[in-house]
Amino acid sequence: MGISGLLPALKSIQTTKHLSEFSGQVVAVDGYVWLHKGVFTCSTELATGKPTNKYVNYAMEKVRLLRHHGIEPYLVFDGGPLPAKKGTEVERKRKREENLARGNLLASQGKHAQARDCYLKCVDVTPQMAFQFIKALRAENVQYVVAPYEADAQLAYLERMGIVSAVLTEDSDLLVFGCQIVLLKLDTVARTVVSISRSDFGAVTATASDPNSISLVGWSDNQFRAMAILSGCDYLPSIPGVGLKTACTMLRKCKTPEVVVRSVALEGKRNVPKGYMENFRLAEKCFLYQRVYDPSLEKLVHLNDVDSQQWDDVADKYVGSNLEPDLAKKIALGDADPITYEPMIDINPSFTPRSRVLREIPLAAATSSTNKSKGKSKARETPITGGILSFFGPNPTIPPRPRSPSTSRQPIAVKTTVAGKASGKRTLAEVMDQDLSVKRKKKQQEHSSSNTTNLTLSKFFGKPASPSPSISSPQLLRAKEPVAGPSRLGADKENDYITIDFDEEDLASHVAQGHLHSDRDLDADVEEDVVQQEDGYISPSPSRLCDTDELSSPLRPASSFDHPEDASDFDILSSPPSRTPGTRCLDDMPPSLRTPRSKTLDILSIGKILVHASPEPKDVFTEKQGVMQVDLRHSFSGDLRTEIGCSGDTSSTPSPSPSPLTPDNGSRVTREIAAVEGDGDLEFDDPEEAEMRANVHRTAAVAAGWRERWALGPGHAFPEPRLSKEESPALRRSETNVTPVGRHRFGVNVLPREAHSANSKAPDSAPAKIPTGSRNKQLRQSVGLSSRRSLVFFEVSTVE
DNA sequence: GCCGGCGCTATAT
DNA sequence: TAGCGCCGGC
Repeated sequence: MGISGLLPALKSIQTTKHLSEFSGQVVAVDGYVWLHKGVFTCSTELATGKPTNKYVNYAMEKVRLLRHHGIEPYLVFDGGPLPAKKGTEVERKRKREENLARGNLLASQGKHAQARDCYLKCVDVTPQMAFQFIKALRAENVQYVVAPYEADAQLAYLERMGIVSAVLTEDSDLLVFGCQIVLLKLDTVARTVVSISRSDFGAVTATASDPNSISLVGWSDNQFRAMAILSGCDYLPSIPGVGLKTACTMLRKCKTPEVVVRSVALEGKRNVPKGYMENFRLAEKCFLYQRVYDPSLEKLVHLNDVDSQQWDDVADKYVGSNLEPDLAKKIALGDADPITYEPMIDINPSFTPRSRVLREIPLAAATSSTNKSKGKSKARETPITGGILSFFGPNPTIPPRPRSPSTSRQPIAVKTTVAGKASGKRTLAEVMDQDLSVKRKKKQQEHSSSNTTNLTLSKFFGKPASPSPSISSPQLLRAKEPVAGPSRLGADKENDYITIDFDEEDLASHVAQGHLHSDRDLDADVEEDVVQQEDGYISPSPSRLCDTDELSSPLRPASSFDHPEDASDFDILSSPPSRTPGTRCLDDMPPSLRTPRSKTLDILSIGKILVHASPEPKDVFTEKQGVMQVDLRHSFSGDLRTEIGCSGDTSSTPSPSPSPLTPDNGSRVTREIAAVEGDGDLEFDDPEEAEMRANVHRTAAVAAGWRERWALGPGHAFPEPRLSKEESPALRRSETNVTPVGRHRFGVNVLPREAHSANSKAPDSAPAKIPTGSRNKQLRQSVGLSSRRSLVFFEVSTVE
């Protein structure tokens, strides 16, 4: 959903950039964005239970497009749901089911066109579908990771760690998460993206001509985040009547969200939901401290460091429960369902994508390689003669990533025979890519000699990782210097996910230009004291890629938010320390400064509201029932009483949960706000603190049921009993699928029939939980390890 | 002027 | 699913 109105408000700093401008960089991509679009190519098949992988083809074409332009994609997939978003999920599910029923009805009436429209609205992307995509990514050695919870946080983490240089998504939330370079609206025809650079925030000003415009001049990242939350975000609906503009205006006037909320309440025009400020802080924690998977440490970490002194169970569960490293890794690799935690079910085992490094032509098929028949049965036997379009494989200019010794997955078997260089014949793509490679190597040598890299640097190992971070990741090993060449043949139509569109003019220009000189290169040697980096946005600062590293993580020591008295005017933030044109790259910094995860980073005021700090719990498997999670939407849904000026009733209405913000205890309000704003921490022995603590616990208690329902899924390894399918109150995304006979569960213990029917090898009565051996076999098949070897031909288009 | 609900649109081929 | 424009309400 993102922040409503944010992207239009940032129109002035959105710049369209050609993909080649990001050549040589690793860019994180929200995989579900492509999958969601991809399902439009096959919504009817999906809705009617017909096996298809067209959505994988679609997504893989995007992958290849990026690689074609020298961009190494790093796919990130959504994982399990956070409690805060479940309200949205339930509503979406209801609508999907409605559309499915309607579509089925229309289809039965022969109204197929109308049925298709309904099917378009009912398809959902499941983790099992994402797994099909992952299979293709594995086959082409593309990096990926399944986030433990939300892809957004994971994407932000990858950028913050310097693993990627930018994030390609469609969601404005990434900016709230602190991303420096957010790329939107990938145009596959024009080969462009719309780029928003955080360094340009200072240039965002309100203009009379644009009613949607806002001013971010002088704002800190804390304030930007506060504005976004106040205006309504995925984790917290806004105070009714408050949108982006109002939030921006009021925050500028009131300085802190606490004062904004108090001001809104005192105005009496809008009803402030009960407990809004506490929930605001929880939402803030989602943006700051959500749990993500660290591919190097191979365990879950917080997006930003958490001060354990100001942390508690409520906050801990709200940002996503911890998972034991083994499970976290399985989820990250795609081997475990991120929602049920059960082994991933391969809904289409017959889909066995292979590396497109070269094209195999089985002897039997080779003789018919000129057969242009497009019949499906033919397609299974006939090589795909995609012409030059099918010659684009993984970009050989991206060198292989070193394999992490701790990565347990075995590298995919790569076809041993190599066409292209070895054969002495080169395709046009190879000519281009090799040319790029030479230039890039030359460039890298220049950089290494000047002690800089043109790309990212592994903060974990402190050595240049560009263009492929030398980090451990779920990614499979890249083949040794993959060579662009013909893709494999003999695949059936379902497995046909090859071809990438390109035009020769484009290729020629790339060969001629190389597109190797990033702004980062140019600015790499400019000094800046990153320690003094303040995140008030200055105006105007042209977007520069080199900004990304040291500016990642918008966190700063508690300042104006916690101590507004120190920021009596916003101007105090309007001139942050020099962010001079040209900033230093990470590898110029002392290692200790490369990761801006200072322990002094602000935890804002959260710790002052949530009382006694509690140590970070061990992991989710050791916790007992009663751990609390909160769904703010439900907290609000039934009670929109105003904390101040409740419908004009300023009398001391008896309340079972006395709010700290009521008109009849103004002095307390003052004291509390003073405390929140930084006058000092709340005294825990104070009766008011006890009240607040009680409120926190009440809120958590309300949400406890959500933990039951969402955080502790049927596959959860908690000690408490699981809900059976029949007991489970609602279907979950991963538990459902649409079939000709309606929507039903994938189930934890029942393999869906359609999966079996799709894979004729498995009987309908097969047990749901695929036995390990069987599953492994399927996995082996899925990665082509058992593929047939036969006489191999190569189709090579020469340009020389 | 701003918010927010509503309906429409494109997403791909 | 997300964005956009319209329009009524405040």
